[in-house]
Amino acid sequence: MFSRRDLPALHRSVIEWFDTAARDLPWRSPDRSAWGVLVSEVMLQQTPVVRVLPVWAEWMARWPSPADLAAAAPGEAVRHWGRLGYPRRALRLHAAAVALVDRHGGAVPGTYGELLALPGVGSYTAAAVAAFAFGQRENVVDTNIRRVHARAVTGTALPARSLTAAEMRLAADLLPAEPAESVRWNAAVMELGALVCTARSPQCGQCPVRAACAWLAAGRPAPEYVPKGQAWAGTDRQVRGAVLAVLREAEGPVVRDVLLSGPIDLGLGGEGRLSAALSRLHRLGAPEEQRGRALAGLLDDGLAEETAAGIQLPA
DNA sequence: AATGCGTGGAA
DNA sequence: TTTCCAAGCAT
Repeated sequence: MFSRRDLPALHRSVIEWFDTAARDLPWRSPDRSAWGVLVSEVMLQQTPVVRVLPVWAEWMARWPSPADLAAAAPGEAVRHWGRLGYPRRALRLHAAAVALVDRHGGAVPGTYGELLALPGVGSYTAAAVAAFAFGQRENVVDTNIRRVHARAVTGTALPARSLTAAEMRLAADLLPAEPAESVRWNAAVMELGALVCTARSPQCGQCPVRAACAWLAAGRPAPEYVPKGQAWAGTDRQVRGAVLAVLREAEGPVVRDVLLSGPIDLGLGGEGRLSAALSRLHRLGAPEEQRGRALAGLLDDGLAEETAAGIQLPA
C-alpha cells in the first residue's frame, strides 16, 4: 500500500508519463465545448475510442450545441448513432439535450449533481464531465482506473466484479488535493489503463509505476475469478441489433411483416444498405417469436415506434 | 445485486 | 474459429 508520503512522487511520475504518451483526442482539444465532452463521454461508455472518433466528429458538425440536437427528432439521434452499439445511449443523449434546453438555458451544467440528473449520465460520466470540461476535483472511477488501482495498489489482476465502496474510497485517497492536478491525474491514470495497464496483455516494461506496482511485485498473480463472457449468437440482443439496423437504413416506415417474416422481395434488386440490413436480419434465422420479442423491446424502449404505415425510428 | 443492453477489432 | 472486452447506465 502506498503511504501518503509517496503520493506526490506517484502523481508526478504518472502525470509526466501522460505528458509524453497521451493520445491527441479531439475532445481533449482546448477548443472543444463542454457539450463535446459530454457527447464524447456518453459515446465512450463501453465503446473503444477508435470507433467513437468519426461518429463524434459527425455529431459535433451536425449538432454543435445541445439546442441543435434537441431540435432534431429523437430518431435522428438513433440513426446517426450508426453502429456504435447500445443505441439507447443516443436516445438518452437526445433527452439530455432537451433537458439542457429546458432546465439549463441550453448549456451543460458544471456540477456533479446537476450532471448526474441528466438521462444517460451516471456517476462516472457526471464526474468525468465535471472534471474534464469544468476543471473540478472529482473522484473519476472508470474501468481503466479501477484496473490500475487493483494492480498497482491492491495487487490483484482485476478489480472487483462490481464497483465497490472500497474502490471509491481508495480512488478518493489517491486523488491529488489541488483541482488542476486532480484533473491531470484522472486523465493520466485512465490513459495508463487504456494504453499500458491493459486488461489482456499489460506492457509492464513501459509502465511509469512498475517499481511500485503491488501486482508486479507479487509476480502478476492470476485473476481470482473468471469474468463471464457475454453471450451473443442467438440472443435477443443480436436480433434487436439486426432489427434496429433495418430501421436505421430505412427512410420511412417498414411494415411489420417484413421484420417478422422471412425474406420478402421488395423489388430493390438486392442493392443498397437497406437490402443488406434486411438480408442480415433474415439470415440470422431467428424464430418469428424471437423477432417479435426483439421488436417489442425496441418499441418499449422508445427506439422505435409503430404507425399505421409500419415501424420506424421515433419521430 | 444481478441483468440486459450492441458492436467489431484484436488475441 | 471463438473468445474477450471497450471512458457504464438503468432497473
